[in-house]
Amino acid sequence: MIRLGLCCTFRDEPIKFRVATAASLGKLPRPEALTKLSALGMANADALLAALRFCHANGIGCFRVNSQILPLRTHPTVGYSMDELPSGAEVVRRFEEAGAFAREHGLRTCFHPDQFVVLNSRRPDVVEASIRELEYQAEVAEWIGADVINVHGGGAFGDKKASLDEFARALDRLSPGARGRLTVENDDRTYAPADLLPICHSAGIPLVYDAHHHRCNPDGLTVEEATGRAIATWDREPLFHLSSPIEGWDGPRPERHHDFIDLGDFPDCWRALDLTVEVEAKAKEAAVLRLKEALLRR
DNA sequence: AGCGGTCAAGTTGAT
DNA sequence: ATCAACTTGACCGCT
Repeated sequence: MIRLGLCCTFRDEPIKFRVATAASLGKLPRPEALTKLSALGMANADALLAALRFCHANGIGCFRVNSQILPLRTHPTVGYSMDELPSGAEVVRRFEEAGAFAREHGLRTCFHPDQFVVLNSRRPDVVEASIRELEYQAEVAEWIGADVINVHGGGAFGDKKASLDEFARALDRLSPGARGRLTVENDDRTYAPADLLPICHSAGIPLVYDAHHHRCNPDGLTVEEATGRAIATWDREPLFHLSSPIEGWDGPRPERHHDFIDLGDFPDCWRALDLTVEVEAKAKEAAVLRLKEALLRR
């Protein structure tokens, strides 16, 4: 069975996640900033439950949680811990409630930290900030039962092998909760599946195989080969990514995402697998539902 | 109330 | 040297 995943936001459904800017919060006295952040976290926990309800009602089996679900949580100046929030305990309780709903209905949840998370950066402060961010997402993942926190390989810095060794070293600095959820995804410029598979095996982290990125950044492996090798890195249901190019594969920027998925981009060899496929398409839930229909009609 | 400029963060490669 | 790409739309502060 293919389980389709929705990424973070909705196009038509009126479910919104709130954010705030560091600049505006920084101007407020600390207690007022914390009150605002508390209210945003509360609203986002409730929005997450609404998102999961929508997914369940519409046959969408996986939901990716926005990195900003707790806005500015790890920001160097306006960042905060849950104990500092006036309603921190209630915010956590509502996240756990969302997690209970997901568990009850067999929904999978996951995280995909932003490009700023670079575990192999040459700058120690960047690695520090990356680890802080991963620990925060792991904390929320624990509340809601998410099993994947998916990152890219980071920079190459002129030497992919050395940079992947650096990546592996940073893994050792993660808590068990973050380390146990961490996965790595092939990207569209630097690290292809063949680059990552060795570290996936040596470090024991699953490969999130992105078929679109693979086509933008090939490595000699076929889709079938990459699929098989990626699956071998998972000790649970594998999770892959899919998107279609905005103006076709011959367009000027094939790495950009289209609003919807072209069924021709859905690998035939995925059809019969037990697999989560996250749909990276700008039309969001509309794209997931359209793909679901297309797969049923085949 | 409506509008436009601005948002925490890194790295790469196209122009 | 700058800029867009990586889920981008929401928020803020001005009129």
